[in-house]
Amino acid sequence: MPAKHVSAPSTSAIAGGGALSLKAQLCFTIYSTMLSLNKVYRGLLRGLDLTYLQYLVMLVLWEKDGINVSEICMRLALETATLTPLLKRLQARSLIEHARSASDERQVIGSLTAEGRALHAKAQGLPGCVAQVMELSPPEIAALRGQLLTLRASLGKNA
Amino acid sequence: MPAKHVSAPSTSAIAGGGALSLKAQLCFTIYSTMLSLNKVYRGLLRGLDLTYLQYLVMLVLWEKDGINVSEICMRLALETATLTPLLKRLQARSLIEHARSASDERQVIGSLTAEGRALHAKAQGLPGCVAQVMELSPPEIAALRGQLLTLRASLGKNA
DNA sequence: TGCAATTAAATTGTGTGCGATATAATATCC
DNA sequence: GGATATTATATCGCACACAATTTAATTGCA
Repeated sequence: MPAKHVSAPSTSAIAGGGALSLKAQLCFTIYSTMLSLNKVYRGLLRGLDLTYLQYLVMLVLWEKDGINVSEICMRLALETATLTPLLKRLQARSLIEHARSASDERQVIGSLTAEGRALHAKAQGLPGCVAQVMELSPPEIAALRGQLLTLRASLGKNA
Repeated sequence: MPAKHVSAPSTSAIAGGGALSLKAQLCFTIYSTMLSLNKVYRGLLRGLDLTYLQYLVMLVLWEKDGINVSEICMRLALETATLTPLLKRLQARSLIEHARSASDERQVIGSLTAEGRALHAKAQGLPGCVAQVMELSPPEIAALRGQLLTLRASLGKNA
């Protein structure tokens, strides 16, 4: 809890506009753009009652149904510690099923329920809405995506 | 918990390569690039014992000390619900102080301790390390940053 | 065959992120 | 000057994100 009282805030800066300036950093731009994007998706996904990450998992399963947890993790570059509870929530909502593989009991296969497949139709308009909000032309989107993929590859080498 | 067993995973796709394809989406590229970036920072910040967000807050205070919680929130585009617990952690580590303003008792002023200011010196090399890992030239960084700022502005209008 | 090494998920603990709500101090209006 | 509105921060609950650890099943090798 705040305890002391301050009478005259110093408002002094150690670093004026050096390399350690917040605004100058690409990292913060990526970070805050991602948070903005998440907010936009939050609004657009309210109707589907999905979070952004839940939507990504559904995207993965709509593309390829009946894959194990590791493959979902690999496709999204996330840990099982993140996805296991999320998959349970999706299962609780009857969008997916979650069952041990018969051929390898270690593996857990995620597969869509009819309800989960039905949600795909409702999501059809979403990419269009996002593109509209982004106000970028397809070439601009492709260019930006390309640069970020290159960056991500470099970052991945030193993660 | 997984209960049933499945014998033959369907491995069928509803959506092949349409707009709802994961890989095609800019949003996922931004999202996963940000996660990669966070991982790189996690490694680089281990020595300072700061998380990425804690580092951002320190950046803000190094630039302008003695500002209230609202201004920190505004500069980072985050909610007080996110920053209040974080500021308490930084205070517990004696990097900042947290005190009610005398002129307006509603406001809580965050200000650096000597230890917090000292940490600035240790962080000097960080932007250089990040730039090296990114493997991008300064013009490339500037271009990417510019495009993301434009995108963020568009997203902000519909957040 | 038998057991150590590997692999696949789940669990635990810490730290974000934010919507909704609560609380307290200041500002405003009559 | 006192009720009301506004502002600043804190709290609560839920959902990520991941390091570290645990559990269980399979593989591989003597």
